[in-house]
Amino acid sequence: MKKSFGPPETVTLAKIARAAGVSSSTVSRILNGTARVSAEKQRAVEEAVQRYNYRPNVLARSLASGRTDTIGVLTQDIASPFYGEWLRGIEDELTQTGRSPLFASGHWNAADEQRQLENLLARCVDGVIVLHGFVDPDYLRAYSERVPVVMLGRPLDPSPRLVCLGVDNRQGAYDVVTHLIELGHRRIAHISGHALQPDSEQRLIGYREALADAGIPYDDTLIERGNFEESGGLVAMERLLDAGVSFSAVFASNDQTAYGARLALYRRHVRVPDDVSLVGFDDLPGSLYLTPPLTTVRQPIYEIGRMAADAMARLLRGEAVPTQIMRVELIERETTARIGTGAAS
Amino acid sequence: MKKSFGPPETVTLAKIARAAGVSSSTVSRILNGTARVSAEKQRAVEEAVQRYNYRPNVLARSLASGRTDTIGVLTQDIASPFYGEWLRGIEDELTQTGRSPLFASGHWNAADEQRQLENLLARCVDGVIVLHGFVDPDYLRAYSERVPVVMLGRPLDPSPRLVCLGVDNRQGAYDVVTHLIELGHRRIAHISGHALQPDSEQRLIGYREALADAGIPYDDTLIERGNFEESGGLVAMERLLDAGVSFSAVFASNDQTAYGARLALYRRHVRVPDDVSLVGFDDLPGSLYLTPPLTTVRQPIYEIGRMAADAMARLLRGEAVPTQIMRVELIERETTARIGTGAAS
DNA sequence: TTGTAAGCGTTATCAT
DNA sequence: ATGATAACGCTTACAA
Repeated sequence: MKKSFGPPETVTLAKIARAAGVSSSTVSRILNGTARVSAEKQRAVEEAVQRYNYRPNVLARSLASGRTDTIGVLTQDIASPFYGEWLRGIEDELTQTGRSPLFASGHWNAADEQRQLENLLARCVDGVIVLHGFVDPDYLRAYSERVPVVMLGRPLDPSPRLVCLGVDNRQGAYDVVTHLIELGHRRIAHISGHALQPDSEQRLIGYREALADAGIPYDDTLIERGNFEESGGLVAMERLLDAGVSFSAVFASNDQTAYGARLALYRRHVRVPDDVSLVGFDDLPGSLYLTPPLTTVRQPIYEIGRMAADAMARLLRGEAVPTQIMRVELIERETTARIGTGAAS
Repeated sequence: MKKSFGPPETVTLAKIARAAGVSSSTVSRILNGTARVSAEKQRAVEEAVQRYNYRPNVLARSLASGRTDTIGVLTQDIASPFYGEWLRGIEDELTQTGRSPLFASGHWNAADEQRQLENLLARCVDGVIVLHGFVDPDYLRAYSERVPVVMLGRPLDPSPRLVCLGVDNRQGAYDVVTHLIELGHRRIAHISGHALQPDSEQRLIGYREALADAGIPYDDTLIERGNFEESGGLVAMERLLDAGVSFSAVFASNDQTAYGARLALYRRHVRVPDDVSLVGFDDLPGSLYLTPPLTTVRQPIYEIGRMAADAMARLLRGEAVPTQIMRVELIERETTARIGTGAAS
């Protein structure tokens, strides 16, 4: 009776084989369903597995098989409400198909992202899902030569091993601004996101197109740059207010920006939507709980996450996966109203 | 296993050794700094590594060495603003010490959590950090026999391989309620979290103690149960309002609950803080952007995440790590005021 | 200092 | 159907 202390001795496949009186190949076959095995040995092995509480060593398995059933997921910020939804979708779909995500954060920094991508490769992931980011497209193209890549939220020339999924940012922004115009607004401010960020650029384009189609001249004093975070929205809105330009509505480039803008408005006693209407983009879970609930563009973030994982699964099966740009839907809540009493400033 | 054509042939340690004209052990030594090597061979190897852009296969390395430098992190919800902060802290500290996190979600479900923990073990993580959850303490104790465990936000009997970190929930809640009482409030409602959730229970205890110390009788019609999420706060607050009980302040068991409560109040045209004061717990990043900014208890979530990773590092070094319960600080913002004009209902 | 060789725990090939 | 046995890519005694 050896009841040893210390780290319990590891139960290996070989030990199970010995206990069940079969070869290790047989055990392996049973565990993986790789081939038919006599019912008798099957039972013997299963019993041994139970008895020793055997768990295959994933490392060894992967080293031998060349597959890890692990998908690298390069996010930008593990704690962001937006990326969180993507991650959740990816994780749910991945685990449902027996795969696991391996998350890494790039912090919107091309160098970090590249380092993380190398790291994922060193860990032998079967594929990589990339969420936004600034890493060099050429690098990504070369990278996709080694493992398939699914890119979320960044349009790149697709290839058989590099597929892009996203939403129609231009259309969403166009719908927002058109809606605002229909409510009677003509002086519509816009707080954009990072420069060079494709989502931000496309939303600005949609904004301009809607204005143009309504015959409203573009006025760049109505544009402020944010950073896709609350802080940027706050500051941008303050600048807008300080500048003394008049406007009756604000289109924030994403919901987080709108949250910040909303605080700035509150601080200046500008009522929403009575004095100014406010619209965001994304429809984060928290937007339902803004005071008042935020009118925004619903982007099916979670679902896109699932689609990404599914696209990866198909890529891995060797199927062709087309680029997809999804339409997006305006959700009217309570931060928008027909142009009314007093305009800001 | 024959290497087929297609994806670039893998660069192995052996290839580098050959290219540099040394043995593979020498390459290994150089890469790991395991032993002194002649400067000449050092250079030759480094050059070959560069030239072939060699990356060690982490799987093989781990299989051989028995270490993975990977720490399993069992979270409950990858997309939660609260867990997000913990994860960010853990990730930052872990990567700074050359380790990587491996995230898995338990969804507040003991069975899921246990499955995930087994999975992490099969992946040979060097240790595990557990965030809340309901998995059986006895199971965890046995688990910690195999790899060290750091537990966040759940008080368990510590052991040399199982350390707990947390905050003083009771004290935080006590401070909240005492502050409210100092502002003149005597009818203070409370929206709790999940039953059996230790944080929630401790906060309720703190609430009761503060009341008792001020000679205010406990009234259970002022207590509603939430679920630590916005939805629960909304519903609980509606019930409170519908019940017609009078109160001038609400202590929500966490910030998300407060967000929900705040929306219910808005819907009923109850002004915050003019008509009722509202306090949360956690100080999530978003609480600064509530309208108005939320008075709450600051819990250094991110820092605790870092501490957890640090505690794990020390555990791995064989050091003893004490249980730590941190004090917590009330942050007065703008949802609380001296009891004023009209009380709700 | 450097090299040889024996693992690490699987899967996969090839006989039988 | 089953069992040897050779990979998988690296670390680490043990020798030299």
